[in-house]
Amino acid sequence: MTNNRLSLDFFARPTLTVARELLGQRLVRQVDGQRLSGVIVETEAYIGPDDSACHASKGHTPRTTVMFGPPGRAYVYLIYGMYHMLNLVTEAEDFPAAVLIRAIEPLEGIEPMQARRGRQRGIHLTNGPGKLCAALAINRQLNGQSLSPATGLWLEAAPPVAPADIAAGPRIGIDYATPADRAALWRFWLRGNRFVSK
DNA sequence: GTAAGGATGCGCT
DNA sequence: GCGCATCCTTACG
Repeated sequence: MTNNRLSLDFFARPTLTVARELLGQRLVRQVDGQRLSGVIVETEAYIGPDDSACHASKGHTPRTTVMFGPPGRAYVYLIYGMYHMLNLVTEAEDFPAAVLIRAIEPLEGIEPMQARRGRQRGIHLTNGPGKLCAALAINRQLNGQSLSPATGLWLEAAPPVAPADIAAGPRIGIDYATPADRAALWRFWLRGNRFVSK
């Protein structure tokens, strides 16, 4: 079923709104004839040229081109030489912003996810941005691709999450950013969900 | 269960 | 060359 797929217009809105509303939505990956999916339980917003934590604050470079492009595309890059990060581009074209998907709760295809994650099981399968990319076979081939069944990566709508179930806090791993940007409460998660990263 | 440290490659200065 | 929007292994309770 893909008729409840999130439209690309969903992403053409303020990044903080998108980051909050992505919580509870279903991330779907079709790869190797398998359907893998999970509920998004943790996100972070990276917003524009004035956000010193945002890669695009260093300017329009080959690496950050995707964030300057139209919304509803995947921005995937490698960090620490080993781990992929999945971001979804937001806001209008030419305004560089994205939401990092930090954790999901697996729903479908748990066996294939475990196969890609070595012997890891339970919450360790997808409770971190690098982990979920490994479990869902997300790599730089998806960088710049639209979210669509045609690319094998898309989102499906789920019932909205109650605002009281959403928690906010500072973003992770951005010590190089300015104090104000480090203090911004731009990380969101589902309160009490076991799959939220530590 | 927690804590510490090493791994690793790409984009950019 | 340097610095990352991290994770895993190894130790020790």
